[in-house]
Amino acid sequence: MATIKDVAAMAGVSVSTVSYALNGNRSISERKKLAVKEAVQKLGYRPRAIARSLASGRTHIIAILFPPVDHGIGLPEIDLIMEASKNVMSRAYHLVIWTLQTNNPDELVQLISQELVDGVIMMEVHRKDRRIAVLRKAGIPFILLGRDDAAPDETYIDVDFFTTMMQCLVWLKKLGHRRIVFINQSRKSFKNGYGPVVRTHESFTELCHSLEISGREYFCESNGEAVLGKMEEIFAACPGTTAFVVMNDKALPGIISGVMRQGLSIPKDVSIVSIVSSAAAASYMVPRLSLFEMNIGRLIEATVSQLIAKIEGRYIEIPERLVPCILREYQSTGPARNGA
Amino acid sequence: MATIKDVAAMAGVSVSTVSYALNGNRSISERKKLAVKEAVQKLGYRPRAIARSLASGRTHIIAILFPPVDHGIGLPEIDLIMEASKNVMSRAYHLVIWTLQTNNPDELVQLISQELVDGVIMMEVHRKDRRIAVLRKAGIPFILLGRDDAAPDETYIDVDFFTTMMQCLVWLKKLGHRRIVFINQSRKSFKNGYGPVVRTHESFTELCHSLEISGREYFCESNGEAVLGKMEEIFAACPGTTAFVVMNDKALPGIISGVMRQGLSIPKDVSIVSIVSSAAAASYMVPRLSLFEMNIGRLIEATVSQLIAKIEGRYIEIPERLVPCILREYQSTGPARNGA
DNA sequence: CTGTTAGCGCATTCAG
DNA sequence: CTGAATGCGCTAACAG
Repeated sequence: MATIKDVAAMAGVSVSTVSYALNGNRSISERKKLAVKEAVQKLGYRPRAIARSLASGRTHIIAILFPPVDHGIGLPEIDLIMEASKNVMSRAYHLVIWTLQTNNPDELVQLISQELVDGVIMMEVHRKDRRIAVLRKAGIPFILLGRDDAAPDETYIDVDFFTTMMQCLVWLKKLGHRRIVFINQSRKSFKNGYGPVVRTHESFTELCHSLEISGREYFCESNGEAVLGKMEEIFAACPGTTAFVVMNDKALPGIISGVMRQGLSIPKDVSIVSIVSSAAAASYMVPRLSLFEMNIGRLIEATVSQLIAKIEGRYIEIPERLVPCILREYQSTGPARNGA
Repeated sequence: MATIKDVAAMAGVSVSTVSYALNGNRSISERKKLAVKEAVQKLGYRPRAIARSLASGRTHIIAILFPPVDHGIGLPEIDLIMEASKNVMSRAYHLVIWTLQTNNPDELVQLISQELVDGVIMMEVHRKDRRIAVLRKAGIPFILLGRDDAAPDETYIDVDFFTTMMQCLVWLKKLGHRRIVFINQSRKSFKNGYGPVVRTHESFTELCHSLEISGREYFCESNGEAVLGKMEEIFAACPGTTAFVVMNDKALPGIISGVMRQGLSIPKDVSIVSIVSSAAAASYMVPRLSLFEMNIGRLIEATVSQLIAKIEGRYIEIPERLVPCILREYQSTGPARNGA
């Protein structure tokens, strides 16, 4: 309830002195600084965020664009959001969630023009994402968490799918695996040009070729029964498969069941590795899954630091655009059984 | 970029006329109303959220308090947050996420006193939650999504754990189950007084007694291997068990594996039902699990409508404090094998 | 180093 | 039914 005027009065200084003492854009004598601090203490004064915003033209609010997603929301996504909130709060910003349909940019225009937020983090980037044009035209700072090939010059941060896939395949090859099946997400996501699906598809294809691995890829829904059905088909079509690479957390139980049902054991007969995954998703499976875990901390740190630099008009060295996943080796992987 | 002044100028009226024409607190002649609308169109005018807030004393922002949680964040939580965001946006509000430690109310005080938000939704309510006192003292409208026995008079919305457990046990009994094991969340959560864990514990105990069911409860970590280990212990200690009730999504894979490993099949020998769960979590298990799904839509609708009523000083009939879950019957449940 | 003051863009009271 | 004027609380330019 106390305002800056009250503080100024109690400290026996002017309001601008109080303002500068708190925000520190010009030097204040120690005596007055102290007086201000005391008054602030006594009155329990906190600057009103709104008034400050109106005067300064900065709201200190960042929006995270999160559309309802085809493939269903997963554990990594929520971790990303929580991490983003924690990160921006540590920098005295706030995070608002905007749940909007990707294909209806009008609503986004409305929201932006309210000028409630200083910047935007865009998640779930699709190919030719229409939201990008909106953001750009509005002239608001934004960062893509993901990429859009149609806007290669935009600032973005993304998982390094290629490196992750490469590390994964090289590692599996070293373990003796030559026949590898990659379980991607749904064909629908692929057709929609959903970044992770497209990029892992391309990486897998290319790397199998250059590494001389006999690889097959399957697109897969996240429905347990459906996955299980497909597993029989896969084993029939790809005899001698010794390893599964999975970028589809929700297909994991079905895959494990499918393997078991063939009378095969993990990892003795078949290795399974979950990629671009979350520690949580993998740790409660049986057996505990080896995985390439998304490096959420670095992803978010890079995103937020860069966005805020843009907002504040500072230049910073672009940290890292592409963040690889981290290998966590647990019980679901091992050497290939007799190199076929 | 256009302001209300520009609109007023173009429409040939005063700013107050524009303001009233848009917010409609007093009657304006049709002619002027039209002129204003046209000018708004032409200029693409949108009221600046911040300026409006400063003048009106309302920010139209709601915070959702979401601490890092012991039991690990799950699918239902993220659904809750997304649904909350969608819901408030449909009412022209914004949702900010505040990730704060439960046990450090100071930071909450800081945030509240910035007066950035009109109201607060509190998730993950614990027994004697210290945040409640902070909110109350600040005099800010808030709703608990969950309950605290120490503050029974507070406005809250919660899952109806008792009814859910009752419906579940009655249903299982009708299917012939008499020996039922309840897998709750971790003992640590129980000791911390985490609402869902405490309430289901009490409900289960009481209902087993009154329904004459032989019930045993186990607290369980969300680590696949740990769960699996415990399953052997459970089968040894509770021979003849025909049904598992589980309020621990992340223990499900371990439970399913444990059952299989006993050479038992689901649901022929053993039924499994996941309670207070999310459709997603259950649908990708194999077999697809029957569940009592959290009614997230109703939970959030009740929470938000009530909170906004408080904020706007309107009185509304309190909708429903307790929302039961919805039974979805799939492949993991069936009649008990020869009623022991 | 410090005080005075003009806005920031809008809602709302007061006069008509 | 309408316009002019005030103020929300703070920042930042301006003037010393």
